[in-house]
Amino acid sequence: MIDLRELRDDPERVRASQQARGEDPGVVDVVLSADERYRAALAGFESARAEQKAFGKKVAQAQGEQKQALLAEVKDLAARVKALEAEAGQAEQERESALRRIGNVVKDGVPVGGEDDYVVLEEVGTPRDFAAEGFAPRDHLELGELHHAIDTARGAKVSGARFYYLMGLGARLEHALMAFAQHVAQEEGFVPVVPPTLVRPEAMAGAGFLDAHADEVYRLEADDLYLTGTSEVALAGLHADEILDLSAGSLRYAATSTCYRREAGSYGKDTRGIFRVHQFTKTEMFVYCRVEDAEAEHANLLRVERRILDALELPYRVIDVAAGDLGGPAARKYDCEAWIPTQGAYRELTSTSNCTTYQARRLGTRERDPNGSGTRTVATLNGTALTSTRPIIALLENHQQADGSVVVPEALQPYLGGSKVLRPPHA
RNA sequence: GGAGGCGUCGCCUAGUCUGGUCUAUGGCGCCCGCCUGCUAAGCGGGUUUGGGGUUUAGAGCCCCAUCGAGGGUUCAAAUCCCUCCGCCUCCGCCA
Repeated sequence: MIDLRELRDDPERVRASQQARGEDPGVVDVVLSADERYRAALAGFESARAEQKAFGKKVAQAQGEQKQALLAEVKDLAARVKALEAEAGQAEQERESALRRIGNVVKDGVPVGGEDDYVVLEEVGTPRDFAAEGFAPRDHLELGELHHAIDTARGAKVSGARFYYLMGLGARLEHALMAFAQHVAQEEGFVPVVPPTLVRPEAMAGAGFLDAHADEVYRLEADDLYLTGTSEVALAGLHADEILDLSAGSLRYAATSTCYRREAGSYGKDTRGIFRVHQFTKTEMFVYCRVEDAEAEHANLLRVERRILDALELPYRVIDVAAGDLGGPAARKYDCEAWIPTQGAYRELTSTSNCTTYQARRLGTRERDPNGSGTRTVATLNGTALTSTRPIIALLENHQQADGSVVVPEALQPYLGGSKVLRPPHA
């Protein structure tokens, strides 16, 4: 949720942001008119209420007949107070629901437009030329089956499409990647976390996952709980309704958890293998900081993500995601996309968003205002350290050899029992 | 799953039975000031959060809400009733 005060002070900026996102700038005016009605009604309610309270004191002191007379007199005042309160409440609700429909105000410099209007900030490494090496690369599923590492057929038998078993090497790779990601995150000062993956509606809504992409989320009807698609949700909720002390610096967490996504509306997209699945594992970084530190923290998250991808020796590029593809809570987002040889394309592996005060405002996460009295909303940011499935794809495909074996990047070797090369069982 | 108890402005706590004098008591902690070789003690003041109004803005001042959350009863609710959430104790069950 954006700051109502900022919207009142500079509605044009919010309209421009909505425009850049390709969303309706008219909501801004819906908020403004509801806000005006709210304030008018509130003033009426408050003065009536003050009158009623003063009356209450007189009633308390009065006796007998005099008291009865006062009671008769104040009765319709009570009714008026009730009506005015309801009126203010309704206007407030209209204001809030319109306000919630507005995405975070995008940062200056964010590319305008939709999914394809990203700007490439940097390309790192060079994709291998398999033709020059004299063999055609196998895709990740072929390699996974060769190594008895990935079983999508049995995943479908047991759970349905987009489920899979990781076995043997596949399972070891997932564990290795998560352990590596946690080690790096801890070295970088992130507190390791094992979060809940079932959360209440307030946590899900607070993190911003029930707005545009509500149908992406698994819901447990019987218990009114949601399965989280990322530990960002639990980490954002961690400090809900708290006043944080950030005087010693930002709070940085790294949580590893299973993630669940319905992938609704992606039928026919990335159906082969484990590129787009309903369940995977992810180590997610999350930062609480002062607003003025948010951009530096964002740069830091990107740096850590790049450190990890560099260590995995994958060719990748960094893109500045366009406004229309940001998602509601983010004011800016960088994606790191790894080269997938058999797709001949860069695909998203990790992603980091600066949500400024958008999530924290809704979740009630504040700090003492260092510039004066009172409290103010903190900023939150998130970034993927690593997931399980897509990095496995990227590693298998990019580091494969003609005989189907896979070279292990040095940084990952300690997590795989020191193996330098992974060989298929019967090769 | 069953039975019972509890939730008050950082922490502890009075108030709830018997609705109005609660503008929520007191202590601790913290902040400011006074006093003082230094420190401590002592003395005085301040110390929930959100919103509205006033204001160029801030400070200040005025007002409203806030006693776990939401509803209800009432002229009036921390106090009575209902629902929900959380914590604790006991019983049952169970990795």
